[in-house]
Amino acid sequence: MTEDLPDQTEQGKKPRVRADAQRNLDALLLAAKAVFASAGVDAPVREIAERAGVGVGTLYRHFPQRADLIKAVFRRELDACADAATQLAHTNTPGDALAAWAQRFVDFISAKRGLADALHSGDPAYEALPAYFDARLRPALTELLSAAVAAGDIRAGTDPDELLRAIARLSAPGPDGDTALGRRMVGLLIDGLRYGANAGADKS
Amino acid sequence: MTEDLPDQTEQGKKPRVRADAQRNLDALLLAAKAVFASAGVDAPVREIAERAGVGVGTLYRHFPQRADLIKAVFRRELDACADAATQLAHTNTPGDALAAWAQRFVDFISAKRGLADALHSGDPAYEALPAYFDARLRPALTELLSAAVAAGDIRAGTDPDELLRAIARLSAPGPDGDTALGRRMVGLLIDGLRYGANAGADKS
DNA sequence: TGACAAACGGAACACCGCTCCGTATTTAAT
DNA sequence: ATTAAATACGGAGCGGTGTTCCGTTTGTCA
Repeated sequence: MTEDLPDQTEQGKKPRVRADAQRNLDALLLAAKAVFASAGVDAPVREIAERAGVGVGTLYRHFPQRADLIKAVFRRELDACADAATQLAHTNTPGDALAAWAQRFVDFISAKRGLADALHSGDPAYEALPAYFDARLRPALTELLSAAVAAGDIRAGTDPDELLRAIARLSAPGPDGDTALGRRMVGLLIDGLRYGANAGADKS
Repeated sequence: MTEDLPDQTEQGKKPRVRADAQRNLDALLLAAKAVFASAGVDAPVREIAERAGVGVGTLYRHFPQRADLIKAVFRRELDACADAATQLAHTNTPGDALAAWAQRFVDFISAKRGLADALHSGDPAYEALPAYFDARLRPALTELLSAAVAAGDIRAGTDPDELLRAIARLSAPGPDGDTALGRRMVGLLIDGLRYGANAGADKS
């Protein structure tokens, strides 16, 4: 159900792709990344096309749905964030690794203004997006989580998916782009996991 | 800075208000409430006007800004939620009262699909809305919070405003209208406050 | 080199929030 | 009851979206 977006960022197996098409596709991804970061995911399509030096028709040729463009832009950064989890696991105690990655995730979301809102905002075009996010990030968080539980750093019985969503929501920066609030609240959430870690782990 | 919307729902002190104007205002509030509940706060203005049996001009006469209509619709429910805080404080221990009210707040937000997103979504038209929410809800939460701190149920040093925002974000129901997730995550957040309650209450 | 398929670009369409102003309705004075 | 003024109404219209369509241009391959 995650649909097909095989590898739009690199040239696929078929050499049939015309050179200008590939060039424009890259330009679009680059422009979209910049525009999204500055104006949010709701930025006008025309602005992205203009910045990429192409017409809107070209944009829609490559990304039939607006959400397709957003998907493509965030895939790579998503991967980077997921990879950070395994790295943090190597350089921290389980509990701290979890806390550190949560903070890292705040940064990731904060840089994508408006994305979190779009994700949970009813628009069916965006519905596939959180699923992909989860699919990519769940393994990373699951590992951190189970390791921390095994070490007795946090309580057991927390669904990684749910925790992921919760962190994502708390991470959204305020209108002034403030990330400190998100950091504090996510920290608080993680502390919630630490509350009664070893004591009542078996019960509830 | 909360502007003037003295009592748009009832007929004001001045009998100068024309009968048809009052009638249309009521119809608009009624229609808006229904449309917001079913289609979210981003529902088209024309749809609300049509359902109320008036023209869009009439709608904008009564509510110059789209946000004004939203404000008017949610004011009363806001008050009810704020009042619940003081009531819960009478029938629970401080810590439990806080937790219970947080859950009650989840219900409140869940019933207003899309509102939380709009609140934190950059649109300057909605910027006044969270301020009003805070102004109404902060006293309630502050009381619950300080009482719980005084009783040693939770840690000290948490800003009511920030906690309020965090709860609001976690409360947003999923695309399927599921509120259980929000409940769990808010509960987790409150447990975060309980983590190390008495131990380091004096420091930081 | 030439011809064809593929991609391009932007005008055009449908829909949005919001404004403006001629028309209809209510109110108040006579 | 009549009439005049004030007030509210309604919807056409404006500027801005996302998206589609198609004549034109460009790359590719024989």
